Amino acid sequence: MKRKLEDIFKRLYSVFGAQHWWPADSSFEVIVGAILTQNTNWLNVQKAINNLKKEEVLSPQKLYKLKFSKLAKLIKPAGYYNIKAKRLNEFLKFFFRDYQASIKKLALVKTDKLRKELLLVNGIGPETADSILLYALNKPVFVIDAYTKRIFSRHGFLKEEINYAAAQNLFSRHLKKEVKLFNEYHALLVRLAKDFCLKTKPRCPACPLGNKKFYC
DNA sequence: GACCAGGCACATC
DNA sequence: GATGTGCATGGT
Repeated sequence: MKRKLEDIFKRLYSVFGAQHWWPADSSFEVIVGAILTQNTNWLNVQKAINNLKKEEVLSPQKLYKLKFSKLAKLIKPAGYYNIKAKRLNEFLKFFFRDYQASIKKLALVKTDKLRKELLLVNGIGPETADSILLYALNKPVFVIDAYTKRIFSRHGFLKEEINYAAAQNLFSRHLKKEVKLFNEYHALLVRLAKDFCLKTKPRCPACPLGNKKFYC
């Protein structure tokens, strides 16, 4: 399995190259993006983030001071805007209360401890927590998402109904715990799903993983 | 007009 | 503890 997972990574990397994730100007922007992108197309998230930038409120202080209705309006393109405005505020409440809105202080916390704390924030689930740990704080945590599960289950490496922790465990167990590797691997899977699988339904004639019979 | 998108919490059984 | 449902916009 170790060999297979490494081989898949090499193939993806040779086809697509480095993905340069996460596309953002700051760690805080990564966190905001991680919450906004929940079940949402990234293009829509970018629009919401651009709105925040234009209004010059993309900092913990300014975002926290913003009226709820104003925040909701600005992030509207990302969908679920009422829920997401609440989730951003829930994170900010935690961020100010426990870490004085300091990314540096956040990054000093032991990964397992911080992950548990993030999961206690209403609106932050496993994928969002892990995206924050990996892409905002450079912790070696493998991010699982719907694409990852779908691709690897259709290729027979894991069961479709596998839960988050078990899927994550598979990668954590067999791969070197390196930030760079985990960063690229997840990003490459997203790239594969977007650029091949979803565009070539129901078949994938040029599948980089050699699967030509069905799409992932 | 249907279907999908880099989830999550909550209700109900 | 499994399963269902609401949340909502914009692109294809």
